[in-house]
Amino acid sequence: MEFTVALPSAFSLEYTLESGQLFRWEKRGEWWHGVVKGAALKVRQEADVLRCSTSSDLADSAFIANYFRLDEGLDHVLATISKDSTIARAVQRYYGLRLVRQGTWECLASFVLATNANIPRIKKMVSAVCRKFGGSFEFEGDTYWTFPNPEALAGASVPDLVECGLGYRAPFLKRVSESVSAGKVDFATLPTLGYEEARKVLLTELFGQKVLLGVGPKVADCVLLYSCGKDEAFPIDVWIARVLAKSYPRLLDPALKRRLVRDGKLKLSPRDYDRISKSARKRFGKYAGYAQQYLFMAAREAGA
DNA sequence: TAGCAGGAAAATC
DNA sequence: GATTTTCCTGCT
Repeated sequence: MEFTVALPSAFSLEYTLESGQLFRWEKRGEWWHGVVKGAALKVRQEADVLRCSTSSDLADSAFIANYFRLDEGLDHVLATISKDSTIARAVQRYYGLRLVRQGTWECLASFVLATNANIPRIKKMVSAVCRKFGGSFEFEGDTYWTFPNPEALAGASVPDLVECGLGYRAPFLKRVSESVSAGKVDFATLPTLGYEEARKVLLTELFGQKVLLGVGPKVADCVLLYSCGKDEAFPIDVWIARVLAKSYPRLLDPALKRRLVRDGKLKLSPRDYDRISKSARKRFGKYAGYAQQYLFMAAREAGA
């Protein structure tokens, strides 16, 4: 099925797909190839439309508009978060970058793999897992693999997951898959809950044991921001920690600032994480998550 | 609660 | 080619 979707002026497919919120989009020539809703989707940004080609009627124009959040006014968001010159520069540089609505399961599983890895590596791991445990199909001469469902990964052996290059992350992914396939987390209700409540669900402990082993504050924030529409979520990774230390020292305690700046210790205790995340929300407002995404891009480009 | 291990690939020197 | 870093969390 081929069709076009009208685009708002503030939209950059390139920045959106390369902003580290998604790991399965690949650019081949003029087209971006991806898999959404178990369907192959090829997209290309033209003047004021998004040209689409998809293997399934499920990925129709309404789905695309919802996925890329095209009905939302980005300029209002960017005006709201542009509180200072640092963020304003990042916003100008990556203008058009949008947060998307990706599937919660895929988002959660992907970010469980993201610990101590860089983006190219995360993409490799996710791709290997899909090839090994997802379903394959052909579309316009290319082979695509669906993202495996929780049951498929729960049934995987740890050695098979290790073969995908996951290393120590293999048992975490298996445990998370088991919990999800056992119905211990209700993804459907997350978007209806407030940020704090939804976060508690992802970090729930039962009998002193976490339901989602391998999911800490950072991964939880990524899932809430990228897949549950919680735009105030402010995930703090090493890049964001560096930006905060360099350009937003006032958001940090003096002691924490010294630790971050002095010996580049970018590890935050859960307490520190929550405090900083909260002050970031206070500064950037209800769209703090967008601020995080633009700052992340700018920080990575600067290499510091 | 602070410190550390974890596994392998990418980035950097 | 060796070393450091990498969108972190769990355990002690």
